Amino acid sequence: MSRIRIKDILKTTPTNQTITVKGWVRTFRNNSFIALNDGSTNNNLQVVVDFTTTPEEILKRITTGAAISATGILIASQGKGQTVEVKATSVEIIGDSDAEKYPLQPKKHSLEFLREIAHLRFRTNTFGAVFRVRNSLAFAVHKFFNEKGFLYIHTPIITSSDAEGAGEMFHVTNFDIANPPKDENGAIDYKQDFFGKSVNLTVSGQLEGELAAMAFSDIYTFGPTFRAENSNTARHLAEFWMIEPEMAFYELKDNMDLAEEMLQYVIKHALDNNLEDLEFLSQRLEEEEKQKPQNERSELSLLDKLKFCLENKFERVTYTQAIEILRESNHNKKKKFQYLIDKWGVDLQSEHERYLVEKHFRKPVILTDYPKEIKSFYMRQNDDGKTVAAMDILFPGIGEIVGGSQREERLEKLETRMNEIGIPLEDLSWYLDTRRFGTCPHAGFGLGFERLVLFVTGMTNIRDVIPFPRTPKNCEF
RNA sequence: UCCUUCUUAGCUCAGCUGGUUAGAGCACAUGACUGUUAAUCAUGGGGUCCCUGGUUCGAGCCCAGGAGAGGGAGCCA
Repeated sequence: MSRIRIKDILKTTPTNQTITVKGWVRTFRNNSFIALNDGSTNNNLQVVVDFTTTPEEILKRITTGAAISATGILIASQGKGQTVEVKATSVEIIGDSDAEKYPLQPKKHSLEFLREIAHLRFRTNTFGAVFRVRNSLAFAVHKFFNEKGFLYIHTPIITSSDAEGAGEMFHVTNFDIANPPKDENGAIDYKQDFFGKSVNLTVSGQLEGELAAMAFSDIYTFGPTFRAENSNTARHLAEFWMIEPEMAFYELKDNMDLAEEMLQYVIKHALDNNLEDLEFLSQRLEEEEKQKPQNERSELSLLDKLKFCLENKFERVTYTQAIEILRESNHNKKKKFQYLIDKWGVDLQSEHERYLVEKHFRKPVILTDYPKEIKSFYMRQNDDGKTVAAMDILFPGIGEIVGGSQREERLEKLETRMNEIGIPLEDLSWYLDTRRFGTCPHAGFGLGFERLVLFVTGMTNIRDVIPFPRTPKNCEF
């Protein structure tokens, strides 16, 4: 007899059919009631065993965490709390779980503790929900771009390109690091290394993505990226997944339209397909916020916040307008900002972004046209000579979730800017070739996937939305 | 990397002004009960008080250094 997944069983009308279920025991109450979970849904299936006829040695092995197979009759539940249950005729222990040593208990654990046992935290309600939503969002990303006719391109993980300046890179080498070969000057001789040169893990697939966009028109990458920054925050990982679309013949506004449409599409997909999990996470968040003082609690529940994002256009303002709003704000005048806004040209701090999103506009905000000094070399220079065609999307509670721009397609302008900043042209000659041969206006953006998952699940630490987080001083599993 | 708070049983935490044998709830074990919903009741076992050094007659508590974690900041996605 084949196994039926619990998600499907719970939707079935009981007609006394005999079924077999397999899963892991969450709790075993009263020597009779097994709460069984197989990860297909957050809801458990109640399996009722008759302890008067079930052998004692089987009953003793039905412990929290054990894998079991149960065969029995699906009936309408005789107790409250569930609609159907399985009246077991036989229970088989597939894998024992020593109750004394199994770390998960049928009670609340701290997220910090569960992070230490990340290999087992999938078996909790919270992480079950989080990773089902994560899966759903990843699928929705591919679905969205596929429906739009975008080509999914795999940009390299190991790269010799280090000119992007997005952050510290992880070095990749095959050398015995205690004794690397040296050249005549005593420097490490990378000519003898595996790739014959010094290489790193990628910090972004954007530059390679641009190359592909200059042939396929509309492409995206969705893969892991790596930053060796020693940043210890709830929003940063050393290894994270990034979605980077790149579109030929797109200008800044097209870029913003696409990013907004995509975010709304994937959020809607999660609401349509993972409502139970999101309801659970929404409730979880409410419980958690009850511990906070009234003024720190969010006004909207998680579900309402997600729906709000679907029903409202994102606010679009230029950097210059944003500076004006911040400078004129009571917050600034009363010197409540740690960094006061005084002049045009300063970079916005998290507190300013949060003020714009959470206090002033109270919705997602797209900030555009930043001063060129605080943005990357490849961003297209505006006619005012001061700003570039950049756009950042700021989300409540998350901050920057998307960073993008229209790219500089004019060869001379790009070369001049690279010279100003001190990026050797020869290092990126392959990149500049796209501007030499059939250049065209194009644009793209990067979306931190984990930050998206943070927003949709309402979790507050990025380490809790990726299965096995890599952060400074931590690379377990 | 900086600021700040924390680290006591498997988990969540209490531990007074530095004073004898370090506590509770949950979990676990044993027994009772048997339509439970984190079942309930009784009994029991369980400790490198993060590490190293110092002060003191005496340190879980005070001091110095280190490690790890949380929150905030910077950098960013």
